[in-house]
Order: sequence, then structure tokens, then C-alpha cells
Amino acid sequence: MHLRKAKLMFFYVRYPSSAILKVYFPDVQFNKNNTAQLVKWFSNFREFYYIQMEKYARQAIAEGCKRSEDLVVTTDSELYRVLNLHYNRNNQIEVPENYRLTVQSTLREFYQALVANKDQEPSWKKPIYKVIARMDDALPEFFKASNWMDQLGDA
DNA sequence: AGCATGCCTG
DNA sequence: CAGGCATGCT
Repeated sequence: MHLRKAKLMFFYVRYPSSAILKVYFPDVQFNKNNTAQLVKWFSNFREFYYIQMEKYARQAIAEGCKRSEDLVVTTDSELYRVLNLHYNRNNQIEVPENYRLTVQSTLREFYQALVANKDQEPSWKKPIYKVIARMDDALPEFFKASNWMDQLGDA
């Protein structure tokens, strides 16, 4: 149940600190273990996210995309839908616009890095991670409601 | 030694 | 997503 909530929170924050997570999961009695697990979830979320980004960026290049500005992500984009299927399978919440822009920015960052052959360097993704980390939003208050997930029903 | 990060595996 | 492990700080 908390996993689904965490995935929805990913639409707002990609790099939440354990301190922030504790505030938004008031119904959880945190300890070393479950805190590590929650943090681990977001780490896994990011891995999936970035893998998709690299995949679609390479695809765009293969298809002849010449400028990063030509890479536009809409709610109808395949990339957007793949991600939504992973984090918000049942469309339980309205995805924030800033998330769409973050996805688009990430895709463009990967595109530019790949075009410049940065991927041949050791940890070429690190600079991208740093840029995306600054795009986190503030989490909506409704996530704090301990019974919020219950109201969404199952699936 | 104990906990946090991060990569990468299954 | 959870396990493992290497690493780095305390």
C-alpha cells in the first residue's frame, strides 16, 4: 500500500530525503530498516526512469532528431505513457505538469549528452542526475493524510 | 563496527 | 523490487 503511494510521490520528487519521506508517511513507525527500504524504492524508481530516458534519447537520435528542442514530451508521448504505466498504472492521481516538463528536460539532457558522445566517459550520467535533482517539486499536503491511500480504492 | 550511497544483479 | 557488495564516513 505504501509502495503505490511512494510511486505517486515520484511525480513530484525524484530525490526525496529520508527526512521528507518521514513527514509524508505519518502513519509509519520509522526505523533503520524501513527507512532504508523507502529510500531504496526511490533509488529503484530513478533507475527505471533513467533507463527509459536513455533508451528514448537513443531512439530519437536513431530516428534522425537534430535538435534537443525538437524533443517534445506530451501526455500522449510513448515515453510518458511507459512511465505512467510504471508509476501510476491506474491513473490514481492527476499527474502534475512540472513532472511532464521534468521528463522532457531529462530526455533532452540525455539526447545532448549522447550526441556529444559523453556516454564514452566513466560516469557521464552524473551531471544529468545533478540537473534533474534540482527539479523536484513540493509535495502536496494530501499525501500526509494517513488514510489517503484507502480512499483511492484498490486495483 | 554501524549506517548511508550507489552500482548492478536476479 | 530486493539482494549483495564495494565504498566512504563516523
